[in-house]
This record gives sequence, C-alpha cells and structure tokens, in this order.
Amino acid sequence: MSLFSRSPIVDRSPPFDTVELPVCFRANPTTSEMASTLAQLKNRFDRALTAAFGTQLSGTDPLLVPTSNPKFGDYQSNVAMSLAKPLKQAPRSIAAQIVSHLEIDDLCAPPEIARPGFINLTLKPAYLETQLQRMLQGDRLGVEPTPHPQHVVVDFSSPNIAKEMHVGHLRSTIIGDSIARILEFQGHDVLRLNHVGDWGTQFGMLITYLREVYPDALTTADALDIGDLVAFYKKAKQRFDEDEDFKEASRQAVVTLQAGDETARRAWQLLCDQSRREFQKIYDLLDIRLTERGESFYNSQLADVVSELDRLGLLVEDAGAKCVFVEGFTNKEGKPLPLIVQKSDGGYNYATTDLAALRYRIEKDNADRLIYVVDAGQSNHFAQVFQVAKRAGWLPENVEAIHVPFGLVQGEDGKKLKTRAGETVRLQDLLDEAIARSRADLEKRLQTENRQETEEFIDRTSKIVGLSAVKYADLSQNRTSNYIFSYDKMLALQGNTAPYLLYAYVRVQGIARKGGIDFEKIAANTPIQLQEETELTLAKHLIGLSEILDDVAADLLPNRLCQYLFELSQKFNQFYDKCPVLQAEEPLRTSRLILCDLSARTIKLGLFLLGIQVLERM
RNA sequence: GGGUGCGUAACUCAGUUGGAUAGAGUAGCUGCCUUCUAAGCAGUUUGUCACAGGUUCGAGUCCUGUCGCACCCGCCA
Repeated sequence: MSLFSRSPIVDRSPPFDTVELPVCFRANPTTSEMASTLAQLKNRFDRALTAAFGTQLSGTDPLLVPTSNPKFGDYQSNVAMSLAKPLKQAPRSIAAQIVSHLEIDDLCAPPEIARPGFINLTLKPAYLETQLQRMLQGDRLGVEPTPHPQHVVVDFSSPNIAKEMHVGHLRSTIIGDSIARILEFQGHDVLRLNHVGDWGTQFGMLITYLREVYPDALTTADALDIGDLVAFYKKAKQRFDEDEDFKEASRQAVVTLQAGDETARRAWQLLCDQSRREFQKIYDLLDIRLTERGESFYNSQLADVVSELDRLGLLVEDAGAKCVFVEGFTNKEGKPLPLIVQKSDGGYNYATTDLAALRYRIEKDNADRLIYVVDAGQSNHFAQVFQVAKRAGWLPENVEAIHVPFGLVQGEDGKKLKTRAGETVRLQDLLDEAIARSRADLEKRLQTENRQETEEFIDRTSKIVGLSAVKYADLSQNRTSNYIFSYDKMLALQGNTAPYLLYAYVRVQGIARKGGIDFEKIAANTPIQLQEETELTLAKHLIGLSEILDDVAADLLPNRLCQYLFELSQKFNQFYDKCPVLQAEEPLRTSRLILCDLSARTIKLGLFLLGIQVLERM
C-alpha cells in the first residue's frame, strides 16, 4: 500500500468510479444501431468495389471526404484515381464501374463523375429528413456511444502546491477538461487526474518557514490561515536565500519529511490543504472536475522503479547518477542522452515519478489509453519516458500513451504573457478581468438598447460570457501552436467567438419564448420539410455531428469541434435570416421549429463538450 | 552543434488519410431592422501557402536542402 493511502487526496475518488453523466446524455435504448452517414457510405463503397473488382479490393479505403466545395455535392470519393495504377485502368473508367455497382439510392441522388474521376455524392432531402428525425429521438442527438469503451486517463492541469495557478495552467486545464468531456460522452471510462506538484525540495523551505511564522499551526487544529500563499512562498524563498541557518534547516526538513516524520508531514499536509482550497476556487469557477493524485502519491514506488530498471539491465550509472540511455536523443556533444531516474545525491526526479505514474496507471488503474495534456516544451521528456517505459515492458503494445502538446499563451506583442509590472499573470486575475470586460460590454449594450435587467441577470450573464470567451478562444485554436491572448478578440460579438455561438442559441430560445413553444412537446412524428436552400444546408450540417465527434476523439483536437459549431451557428443564422419560423404556415412552422430545436441542442451539447454553458438570454 | 514544432491575405488563424478554383474571422468599403434580439444577414477588396529542388495523374499537405522564429537538449518540474 502507498505510504499516503490514508490521505484524503487519494481517497476522494476511486479510479474509474462510474462517471455520472448528466441525465440528458444517457444512451437511448430505443435508438437503432444506425451508423453515421459517412460510415454507411463507406460500407456501400466497399461493397461496390468488391462487386466491381473482386474481393482483393475489399477493405480498400474509399477515400470518402466531405466535398471541398458545395457545388460538387456533399461527399466525394477519390478512390478511382488512387486505383488507376494498381488496376492499370483509366480513373474515369474505374469510377464508372464503381458507380454502376453502387447501391445508394436510399441515401443519395445518382452519383456524378467529375474531372479525372471524382465521384460526387449528394444526399437526398428524404434521407436528411429521416436522419433529423433520428436525432430528435433520445437525448444524444443521434450520436451512439462507442462500442469499444476504454479506460482512459487524462492527466491535465497539474499546478504546483504552494504556488498560484497562473496563465501557464490555463491551456492544460481547459483543453484537458474538454478532451475528458468528449471521451466521457463517447462512453469511455475517464479518470481525470490532477498530477499536482506536491513533493520536492521546495517543501523543506516552506515547512521551515511555516514553523517560524506559525509555530502553533502544527499542534493546533485549524490554527492556520496563511492567506496569500504566493506571498508566503516569496517570503520563505527570501529567508532561504539570505540565511544560511534557515537553508540548513530547510534541507533537514526535506529529509525528515521524506522519512515520514509526523510533524513534517503535518506541515506538508497543511500547505497542501491551503493550496487545494485556492485551486478549487478556480476549478469551481471554470466548472472543472478533477481527481487529485499528486506526485507524492508515487513516492513509495520510486525506489522500485529504479531497482526494476536495474534488474532489467537498463540502468547505467554515470557521474554518480542512475540513468537509462535513450535511443535517438543526443546531447550537445553528440553523445547519447540519459534519462536520469536517480540523482547523484540519491534523490528522485520527475522522470522517475512519471515512470512510476505510468506504470501505476496501467497496472493498477487498468488504463487502455494515457493522455498527457502538457505543454509542447516537454515533448522530449515524454518521448523519453515512453521509450523507457516500453523498453521496461511497462507500456505494452495494446496501451496507447500520448503526449497532447500545446503551445504557449502569448501577449499581444507576441511575447510570453506578462502583467504590466512584468510578472506572470495569475489565472484568477485573468478570469476576473474577462468577466469584468464582459460585464462592461453587457451594461453598455443594455444602456443603448434601453433594457432593464436584474443585477442577478447581469452577474450571471457576464460571468458565463466572460469565462466562455476565455475557454473558447483557447479551444478554437489548433492547440499545437502558440496563441495570442486578446480580451478584445475573444469577447468580440462577431466572428468565431463564444458570444457568437451563444447568441445563436439565444435566438432559438427567443423564438420559443415569443411563440410560447415548449420544444419537448413538439410531436416527434411531425414531418420535416427541407425546401429552402438554407434549410437544406443547415440540415446537412446538423447530421455531421457524430462524424466530427469521432474525429475530435481520435485526434484530440477540440478546435475542430469549435469549427463545426461556428459553422453551425453561421448556417443557423442564415436560416434564421431567410426563413420566418413563427409566421410560417403549418406544417412548415413545426418543421422549422424542429430545425431550430436541433440547432440549439447541438450547440448546447457541443459547448458542453467544450466546458461551456449556454444562456437562455443574453 | 543536435532535436522538436512552426512559417498560409494587412491582422488572428483554419486547412481532415496528398484531390477539383487555398478558406474563415477581423479590419476596410457597400447594402438590409413597421417583421422571432441587427451581438445578425448579404455583397465586395486581399495570397510568390518562407525559399529552392524532388516524389506523381495531382503537393499548402510527403521527401531533401536553405533561411527565419519559438521551445528543448545530464542530475528543476
């Protein structure tokens, strides 16, 4: 058992405890086993390829993708060109043979062959209508849970105890949460781990300072209110730097702490508790749920990691440090680079901890997939840790370990984001500022529009808009690149921003209010009519949700979901502009109400998966 | 010196296993509110996809080289 298994840190949430999904996302047992449109089309192509060219072509990827341009239809297959060489036939002829064997009457209009051999497909309105009906049933908008659920560990956020969360933790926290939400929605069993920095040499200094300033704290329950931890940390650091005796006491404190000394452990615990309270405020504000399992959790396993590596013959002692030399990495002199797992002073470092954590997550948590949402600067580190874990046999072939890297948050000058005073930006301050700016925008708008709203409405709206803006701005960029943080751009009311998407949702709710509509009471058997161009375009986009979620779950790129939702909002707004809803004659009116409802529900679900709440009015 | 990532419109960025004329959004200009919130919609201007080669039916995407930027490179995490 772990030395710290008594700790509430660990006991709070057992691994892979059943995730309580909101009721609205429970699978609907009556939903048929129908696959996504793309999956169905692929299936039909596979059959046509086999029928046309024999079984040796079974399983050929039909290279089906959404068309690059709507005038080519909805989907295109590029397979004919790719088969020209192996079949030694002209691509157009191959395309013709495929098309002649293709049975897709129920889904598409007759396929067209264009240019060198593109096969263009256009979905039939009748098919779209049945798909939309299907989305209406159940509460998952037609998205089936995965047939192959996995145990997935998502390691994200990971701030350091006794320090404050700053802008550097923003991306990991937001992106990690979104990835976890998406995988959970797909039906995977997700363990969200907060690998906090709660162990290390800095604790000697902090404990020593704590003893100096709050001697009672260690003997009296609840005697401690450190207040600003950052100030505390700075003062401790100052003492450490200027006083030799203090420095020596700190070194001693680390030793006693690691030896399990009761008083030192109590001091450590107090510091962790204090930090945890501060972190929790931010997690609450951001609506993020995490299971804390810090570095200290693996402390008792570190010696075993090293001895196992030794036993496996991977360990090399070099200049007093115990290392594993990794393949494919060299240092400045071109010599092989070691991954140090035990320092020359006998201490362990983060590589050791990461190896122990990886092993534990696979052996004890039974993880099938390990996802590390950590900045791109640590790519080498993870590549090395994964390599060593593979060579040690701890990371088997059937388990996937992925580093999900992300770039830096930069200021508008393109440099690392700093305050005017040149300090690191506190995450709390950053979020407060976003909310304050959102509030100012809202109040200005209320004034120009001569609207009266309650203080409660203003508080809630500005908070949700402000936080959404921060999250969406981050998630809507391809995470691998750096991104430039700009309040003005993220809070902008137009463009690919959270407020734009929220507004599309609000418009639907506005229609419902105006017309006294209860979407839940709309008869699900009402026929959906897709006549106007904007209706068709909207419908085609709506039925693509499940494909996008599959893509995002595979690539772990939430910006693609953002792109989908932005385009959906644009298409909804075009529909809204062209098609009157409440004034339309029945049964068109109900049909359009259904399109509105599906649009809103899709936006709501999509934003939920990004960790963003919607508003009924704004 | 080595490694990784990036370089796309004036700005911020997409670009899905290589596919058709490289796209959005901002900013600029022009229209559209007696009608479900105009926080909207429509139209319009903008490209040496860093550069040079190569691979092939086809390259922003793959390969090689060059330049530029960022990050990483033995006991911090």
